[in-house]
Amino acid sequence: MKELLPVLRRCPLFAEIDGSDVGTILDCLSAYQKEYEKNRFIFMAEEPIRSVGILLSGSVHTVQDNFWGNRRILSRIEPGGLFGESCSCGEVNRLPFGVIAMEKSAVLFVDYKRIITLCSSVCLFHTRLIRNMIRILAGENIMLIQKIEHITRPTIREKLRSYLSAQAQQAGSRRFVIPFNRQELADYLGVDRSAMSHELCKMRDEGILQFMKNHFKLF
Amino acid sequence: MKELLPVLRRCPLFAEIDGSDVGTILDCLSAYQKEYEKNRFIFMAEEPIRSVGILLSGSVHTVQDNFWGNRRILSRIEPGGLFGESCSCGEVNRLPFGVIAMEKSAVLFVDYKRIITLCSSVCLFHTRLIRNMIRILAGENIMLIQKIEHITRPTIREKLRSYLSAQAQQAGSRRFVIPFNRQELADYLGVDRSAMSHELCKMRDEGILQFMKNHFKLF
DNA sequence: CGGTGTCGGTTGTTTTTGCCACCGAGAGGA
DNA sequence: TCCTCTCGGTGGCAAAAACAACCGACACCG
Repeated sequence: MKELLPVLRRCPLFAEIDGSDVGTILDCLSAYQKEYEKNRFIFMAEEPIRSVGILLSGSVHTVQDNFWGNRRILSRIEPGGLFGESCSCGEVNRLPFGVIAMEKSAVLFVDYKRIITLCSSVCLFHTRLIRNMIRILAGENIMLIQKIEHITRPTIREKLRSYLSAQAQQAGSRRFVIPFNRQELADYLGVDRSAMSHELCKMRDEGILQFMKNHFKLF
Repeated sequence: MKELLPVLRRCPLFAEIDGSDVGTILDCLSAYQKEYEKNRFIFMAEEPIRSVGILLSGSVHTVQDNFWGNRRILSRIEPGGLFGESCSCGEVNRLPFGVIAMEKSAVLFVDYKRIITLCSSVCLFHTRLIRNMIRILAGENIMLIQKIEHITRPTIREKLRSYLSAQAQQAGSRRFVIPFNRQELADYLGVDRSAMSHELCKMRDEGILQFMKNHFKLF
């Protein structure tokens, strides 16, 4: 359990909670850990959901696949991030997306009901947990709104500009690394990969930006 | 204040709170009421936000306008619905969208800090309020994900199918009324109105659906 | 070394969409 | 009644995107 602490301290669910108390809380939430290989589904779409996942290591995508093999990427989650919480906390019991490991990943599952329910014991941390959960959900909301802002732009070029600007702003620099390869970025923005690649190169030729693999620089 | 009760009892923020206690809570949240004429902005985009709005009557849209006059509609809010809560509860202090009254509307503003902070007095309702807020935020999340599901469909036809199916499911019937006119629906789905109108009529001619104004029937 | 797989860029064709302009129906007001 | 405004459908045209196919670079592996 000790090796969990560094990442859990970065997890917004445990913000402002002393590291020494985390163990107690995890017991209280009946937490358990599990490993997933690359390309394994952690949650399948439409699955009835019963717990919240906290990513400990690796990376996962929330995705919507159709049976033609097309994939749409809803969001990417890095270590410390949560998934499944919007369904757990809402009254929705069927996940409207799947969660898939993009590389070998470790996940900590916690019982969501125990997060949002003040337990009868003296576990006072719930108050903090609940407030943290509100921040997480609100932050998720903002992220989704920002994503909608990207994908509703009329042209691929503007979608790219919107997305890349946001990335630059987030990195606090004109130079940054995006967490997607081309196919994934296309799936995230909901466009065709080759058309996007084409547009990206045109923008480079016009001197708007430079890139090498997922390293970008805006001008 | 009495005339507020019927709508506030339907407001998810006050779910499972006794009607007779609502008055006390509103005092505690330093609530105040305000009226807006049609097409008036309640919140402007980029405005620093300080309170949560509860729609008492009328209807409002959350929108993103650009300076060419194009509008994208993020969501529509009906009486009992909240707006601005994702920003208030997150650490984001600038609204990434505007909120505009679509008709003469009445709004109750409450101080969000007082919702998520347990006050030192004996006001025990905060626990309930906070849990309700979690549900609201999670529900909002699901709604946004569903919206993304609609707008990332490859063609206008599929966007329409996705949206209309969801409406039918929500109404629990093949016959339903949508809350948008054509221009608004196009702005909501992020497509061109005339192209959408065209597609809609083609679908009608193919016998997939029928409509009259905003009354739809699917087959 | 050859085989295989992934990734990203390129090209060409076809479909879809956005854009613009117009028109008719219906509502509302003077 | 006439005027005006809004709303929704239609048609043409040009731009954009999807689709599909191909290619080279590179890494990995036996």
